[in-house]
Amino acid sequence: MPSEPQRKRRLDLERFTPYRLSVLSNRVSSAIARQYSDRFGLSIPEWRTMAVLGGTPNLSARDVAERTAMDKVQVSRAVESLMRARRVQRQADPDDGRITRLSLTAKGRAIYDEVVPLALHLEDVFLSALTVEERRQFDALMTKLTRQAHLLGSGT
Amino acid sequence: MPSEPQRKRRLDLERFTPYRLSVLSNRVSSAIARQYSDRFGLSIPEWRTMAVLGGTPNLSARDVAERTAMDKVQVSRAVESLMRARRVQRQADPDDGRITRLSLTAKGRAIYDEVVPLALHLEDVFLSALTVEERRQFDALMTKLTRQAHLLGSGT
DNA sequence: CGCAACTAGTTTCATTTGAAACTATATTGC
DNA sequence: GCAATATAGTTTCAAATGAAACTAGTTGCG
Repeated sequence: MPSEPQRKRRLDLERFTPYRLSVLSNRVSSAIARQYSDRFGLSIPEWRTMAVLGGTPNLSARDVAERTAMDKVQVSRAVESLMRARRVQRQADPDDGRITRLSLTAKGRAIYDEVVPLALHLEDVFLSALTVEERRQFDALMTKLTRQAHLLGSGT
Repeated sequence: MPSEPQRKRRLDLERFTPYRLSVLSNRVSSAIARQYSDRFGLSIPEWRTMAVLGGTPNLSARDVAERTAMDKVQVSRAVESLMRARRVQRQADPDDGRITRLSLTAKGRAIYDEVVPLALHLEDVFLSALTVEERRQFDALMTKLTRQAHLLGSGT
């Protein structure tokens, strides 16, 4: 005999994990976005694009999309405005005419070199609420939950 | 004498906490939003509005905004479309002509009673990646980080 | 009282976003 | 080698979003 179905549970938005995650993520992202935007005129998609190109130059737009969890339209638009600002440059791929290789310009690199310490500092401030052991825990839990979130996305 | 400044740290987007939070939150929210939307035609702001009114009727729009972390424009629009669908009703406040009191209609309540178990089920599936002890940890860490995120928002 | 400052909620307008269509190039299978 | 299919990236168009202006009602205080 199966056990009784769960007796009616109440829903309290403030304790509902997806809601809490959304509030936390929005707060953090918008606090950080404000700094990028104020100081460098960068949107989040622009910053993400620069962040991956700073670490790995000569990626295609599709590579950037994959590594930033953005879609190709977002990347296309971020690249367009970064090119206008001469922060990113494009070069045709010799082997595949559909692809263009993206990289930071000197100007883009200079900004990247300023933004990286700022980003890491903000992350430090954020994580300073936790002890070293708690950070380790949080990292592990995020990894598990991110993997699990894939399942939610598909069938179940 | 102060210690040496941190030696140049690399930035790896995939290990950058704000980015990871954003990816996780987006995945979870959009997986869940798809279900609400497919089955009940509810957007996230609409669902949040119904969620708080289901637990506490006769709130003002401002109360709803506070409890859902949405702004008053979002609430106004969610209420407008919920009213059109006859899922929420409005009643003038007897003491303050600026306020209207919101509550679910019978139709809205019926949907609420269907959505709540679905929402709690999805949360369960999501959290099933963690042990009971890990969930307790995660809850505590989220609480600390959410408080900390306030600090990022203001001065620092 | 009566006017200045405030609050609730809506509307407007410009910007952002996303889905789908589109262009151009590359690859596959016959 | 060439038609059919697939991929990279851009454009288009409609919907979602947010900031600021606006309307209507309330409160505080001379």
